[in-house]
Amino acid sequence: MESKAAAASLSALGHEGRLTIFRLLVKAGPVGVAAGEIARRLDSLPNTLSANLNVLSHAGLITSRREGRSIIYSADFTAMTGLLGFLMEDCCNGSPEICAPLGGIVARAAACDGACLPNANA
Amino acid sequence: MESKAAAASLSALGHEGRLTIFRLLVKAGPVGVAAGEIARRLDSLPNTLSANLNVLSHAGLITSRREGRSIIYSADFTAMTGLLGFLMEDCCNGSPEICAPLGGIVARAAACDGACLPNANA
DNA sequence: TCCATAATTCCAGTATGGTCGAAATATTCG
DNA sequence: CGAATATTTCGACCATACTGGAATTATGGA
Repeated sequence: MESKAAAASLSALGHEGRLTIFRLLVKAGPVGVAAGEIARRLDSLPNTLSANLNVLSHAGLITSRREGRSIIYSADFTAMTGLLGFLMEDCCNGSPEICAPLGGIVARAAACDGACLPNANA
Repeated sequence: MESKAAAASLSALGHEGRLTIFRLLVKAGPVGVAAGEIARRLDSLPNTLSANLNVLSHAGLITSRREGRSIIYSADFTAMTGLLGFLMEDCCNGSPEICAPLGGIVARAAACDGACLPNANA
């Protein structure tokens, strides 16, 4: 990922409303959530939500598909991992020992694979 | 980390100039880089750079210390790992199998601990 | 004290982004 | 086709952010 695309993604996420939307979609997984459902859950106006979804979409962070009358949005996990990789990239050569905590974070996530309860934070 | 702080950090990084500054500081590690040196390397105006450093600082992503006539800036790795953790947090419960690529990213970083050459991308 | 260097702050002008009401488009169903 | 639902687009207003020139503060040395 190049710097320009990464900045665009980060800028899109640098808005509390959009960040909340994105996290909701990440939680939902590949199944995705309909726009109206998002609006209901986050209590946001349809047009404002639409604008924010559009920003996230243009940043490549989410994708959409039509399903009947609804449009389903889902997080683009490839883009997400690409962004996270971009951020970690430089940490290694600069100060490898600093990356250690990141390993812990991912280990926690990996350990969750079937083993943890929702809202677990151990 | 709460949503508001995370959004502030992401917003600060959602600017190509600031993202470049931050990556430069991450590469530099705890030693840090003087403001003037950053300006020279990135060929940016002193006042513009100062404003950007201020944004990053207020977002908690970098710290500064005076050293003689210079002010040395360094990346705050605790904040960085906190931010990355925040982004990964939801991925687990939602779709654990999706976190796998993240493990690969960190494994690469971990493997770098003394073992890889600069600019390695394997 | 006076000067040079390092960095920041102040202050415009300009541009971009966010929000909301209202209207328009797309789809389903009777 | 006509009505209802789901979502987007349009248009305007307001707020915030970015840039760059000039002045200001802080440190170190003669």
